[in-house]
Amino acid sequence: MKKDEKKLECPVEHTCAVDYAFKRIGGKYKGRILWYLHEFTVLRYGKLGRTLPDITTKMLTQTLRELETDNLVNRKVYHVVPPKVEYSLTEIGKELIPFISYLKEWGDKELERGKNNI
Amino acid sequence: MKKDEKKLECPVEHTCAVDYAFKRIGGKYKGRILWYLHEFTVLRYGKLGRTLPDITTKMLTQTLRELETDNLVNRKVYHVVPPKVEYSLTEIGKELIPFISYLKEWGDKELERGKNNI
DNA sequence: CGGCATCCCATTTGATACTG
DNA sequence: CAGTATCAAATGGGATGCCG
Repeated sequence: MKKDEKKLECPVEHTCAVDYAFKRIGGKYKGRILWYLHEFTVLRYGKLGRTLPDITTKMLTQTLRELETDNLVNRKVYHVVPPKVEYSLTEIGKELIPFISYLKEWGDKELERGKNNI
Repeated sequence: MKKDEKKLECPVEHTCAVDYAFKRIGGKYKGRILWYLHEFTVLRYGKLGRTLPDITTKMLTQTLRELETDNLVNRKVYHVVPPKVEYSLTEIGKELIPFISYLKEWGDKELERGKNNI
C-alpha cells in the first residue's frame, strides 16, 4: 500500500487493540504457557519446561521474562539450595483465560473435524 | 529440555489445541484481517489493504491465502475488467469473532490503563 | 485492480556449552 | 534447579518491479 494514501475510517482505535493484544500473547509458546499456568495454578521452572515439548531453556526463560515484564505472570523466587522458582498468572493474566479457553475449545473441535475429514 | 525425557501428564491433548489455534490465527496481520472482515462483512482486496496501515501486497496476499486455505475466509472473484475480488468470513471464521471481540475489549482496557500510568 | 516474483534484511528460534 | 552466553539456522517480513 502507498504510505501517503488516505486511510479509510477504521472501526477500531488508531492504536489497534486487536493488534496490541495479539502482540502481547503472540509468539510460539506464550499461549500454551498461559494455559498451563491456568491448569496447574502454579508451576516451577523445570516442570513448566517439561510440559512444553522441545522448548529450550533459552526460549522458556526469554518467554517467561516477556510475560513477566508484561505483567501477565508472577515470578516467585525461593532463596534455597537448590534454587526454586515458581510461576503463576497475575490478575491481568487470568483475564486472558476465557479467551484462551474458548480458543482451545474451538481448536479441539477443528482438530476433530480434521480427523474425520469433514 | 532433553528430548528423551519423560513428559508430564498434559491437561490437553497430545496435539495441543491451544497451540493449534494460535498457529491458525497467529501472525502479524491475521487477527486484524479477521476483525475487519467482521466489521465490514465484505471487503475488496484494495480496501482491505488500505485498512491495514503499511501492509505490503505481498503480505496481504500471503495472509489471505493462508486464511483461505484454512477455511477462515472466502474469496470471491468477479471476472470483470478491472478485476474485482471480495473477501468475507466463512462460517468457521465467524466462530472466531466472539473471542477476538473479547480480546479487543481486553486490549482496549489495557491500553487505557497504560495511558493513565496505572 | 489484484495480484506475483525476486532479492534482501530483520527478527525469532534453536543448539550447545557453561554456571551460581 | 534455574538459569546465561554465544553462535548459527530458520522464518518472517519489506522494497521494488512487472503483469493480465
